[in-house]
Amino acid sequence: MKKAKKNSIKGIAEKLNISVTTVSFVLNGKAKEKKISDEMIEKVLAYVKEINYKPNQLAQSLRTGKSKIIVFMVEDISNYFFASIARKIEDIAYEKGYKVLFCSNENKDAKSRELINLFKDRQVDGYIINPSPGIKNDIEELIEQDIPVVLFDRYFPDLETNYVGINNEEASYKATLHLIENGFKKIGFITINTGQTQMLDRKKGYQKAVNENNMPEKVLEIDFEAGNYLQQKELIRNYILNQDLDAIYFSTNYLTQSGLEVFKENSPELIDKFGILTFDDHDFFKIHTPTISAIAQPKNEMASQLMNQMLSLLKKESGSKDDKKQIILESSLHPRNSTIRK
Amino acid sequence: MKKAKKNSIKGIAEKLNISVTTVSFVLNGKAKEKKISDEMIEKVLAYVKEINYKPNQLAQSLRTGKSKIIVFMVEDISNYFFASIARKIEDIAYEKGYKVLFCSNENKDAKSRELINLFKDRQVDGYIINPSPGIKNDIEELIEQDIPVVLFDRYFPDLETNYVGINNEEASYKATLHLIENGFKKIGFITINTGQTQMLDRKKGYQKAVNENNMPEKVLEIDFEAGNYLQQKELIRNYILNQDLDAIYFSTNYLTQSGLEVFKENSPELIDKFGILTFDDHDFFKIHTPTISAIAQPKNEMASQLMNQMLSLLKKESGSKDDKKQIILESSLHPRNSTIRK
DNA sequence: GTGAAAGCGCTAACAA
DNA sequence: TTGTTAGCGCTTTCAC
Repeated sequence: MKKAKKNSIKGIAEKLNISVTTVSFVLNGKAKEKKISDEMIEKVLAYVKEINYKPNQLAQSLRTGKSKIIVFMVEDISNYFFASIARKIEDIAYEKGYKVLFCSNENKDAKSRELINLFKDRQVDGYIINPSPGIKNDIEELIEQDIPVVLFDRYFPDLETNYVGINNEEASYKATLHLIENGFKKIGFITINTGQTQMLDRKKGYQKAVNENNMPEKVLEIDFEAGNYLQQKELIRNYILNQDLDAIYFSTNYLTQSGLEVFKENSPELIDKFGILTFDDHDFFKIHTPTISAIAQPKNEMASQLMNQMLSLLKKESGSKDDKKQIILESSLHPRNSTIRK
Repeated sequence: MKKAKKNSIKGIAEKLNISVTTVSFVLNGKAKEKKISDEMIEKVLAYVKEINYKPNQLAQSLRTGKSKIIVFMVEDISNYFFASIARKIEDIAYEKGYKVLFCSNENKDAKSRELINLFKDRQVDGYIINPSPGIKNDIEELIEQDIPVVLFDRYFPDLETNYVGINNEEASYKATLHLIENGFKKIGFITINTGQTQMLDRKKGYQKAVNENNMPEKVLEIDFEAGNYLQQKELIRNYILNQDLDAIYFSTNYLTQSGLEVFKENSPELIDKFGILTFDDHDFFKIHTPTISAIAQPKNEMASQLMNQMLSLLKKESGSKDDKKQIILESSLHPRNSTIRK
């Protein structure tokens, strides 16, 4: 005679001389609904506790089609901005009984697609994605298949999705005005050459501010390719040294880092001649000399909102049509020494 | 008559008028071994490709007991050191067909245990763990159950496990000598009050070096509790200002960050009076003023070795006894301006 | 109120 | 060389 494994519903049923159905109902809180006697419930629960039974998620998932796993895909998980959000997402997810698969798409469409395909047809309940520019179709497909998707940081202008981000254009506009108010007149904007909406919006905000103030637009667009880091720095160096600028505004944290390295390598005093401003804050900007003014995104708030949306999508009956929500959060400008009037 | 879903082995078998076994064998590369005709193989493969069939991992896992998921548990995934390693682990894992669940234990035993229990009895093939001090028993249990475990960064002295790390004591000893060689005589060591082996080893290295050179041991041990960040800084401030020191050596990156903030807040020139050295490197140390000398751990190498070990454990027949390997990597000292002789 | 049994999609021992 | 079938552990319909 075959012996059922102890740590399974079958084992429990056998031991207690009841059916697996009863056990399952009790375990899934459907006991009342199914009018199972209190006595029975008590018995099952006690034994379950005694043997410290944990249902096999795998079997559960196979049966229900739900894996309790969500994917968190970002450009680069080792980037402080993303890592911080990841940390918070993790907390909320685990608390709600979900696990999180992290992955980095390196801002490459091929990598994004590969990852999505890897997870699709598989046991993933939802996606939180920081999308690379060319995967609109893939996102669309996911949505059509009723798979919960929430984008963040960047979006697709003509695709209605759930989304969490900040108003990059406005934040950038205000930040540029901050420079202008402090007397800077020849403001350079260093960004990457990309279709990423958040970057384009930041550029727009910058352009709007300088144009309104009759100042020249001075934009450096760097081809973003992981790997040619040195070449990137060389471009920044040339730009800083040879353009006639009195302030430099970096559109994202890793450019700022490269830029600060350039200053450091050239001469310590050089940086004091410029106003410096950056998108994305970092604790190190507070201890840099000079301290660097920065636009901070509300990372914790972003993470909460992302999980809020994800959890509510997860709860929804698949197929139930509903509005896609776009959540736009407030960023904040932290003025520090680097933008003090010279 | 029931219609099998197209995207399943059954569907394929039905469509091609063959049995699921044949399909399964072909799909799992056992065709040759099972002497399935080339013609048959061809036919199956072609159809599989045509409908872009992907096997259901869940069912596969339930059947085989292997989930192709590994857990990467660290103190805090948003810490740059861990995030960098995570990024590399991710790359290797996905390449080998594994997915990675990241989680942070906050260096708390309870959290570690909770997470391990969450994954245990569940669909996780292996664990890469940066253990909190009190979970030796839990790790032991995993190993007894033949579950692949690799520890890193810190270990349990009297527990033989697979492990990847650096020789913290030696690295710390050499780093302290570097300070001494540059003329510093009153070297303070700031660390956290913890049982973490890597921290204890770093302290030992420091102590050995100062003792050998007849210098005083000046150690500040801070209670590590997430949350009382300000209090932490206050302790550091008092220590720096009131002890008679000419150099300060921080045992880990977040203490360094707090320390640098203290200097920054008190007065810009103050820092130039001290030699400053830190464990764990960061790009920002290269652009800090002064540039900060640091001991760098080989993050990429650590990640590769971790995955090497994990993959080889995963491959092994469960139950096959084998030696646990401890891999000790070389760290490197990056002398910068902060330790130049004053 | 409780139980029997089908079936999620897959693997692999055994049969033919 | 290929097919039949049990069963991984669970949920849930239907029957009693």
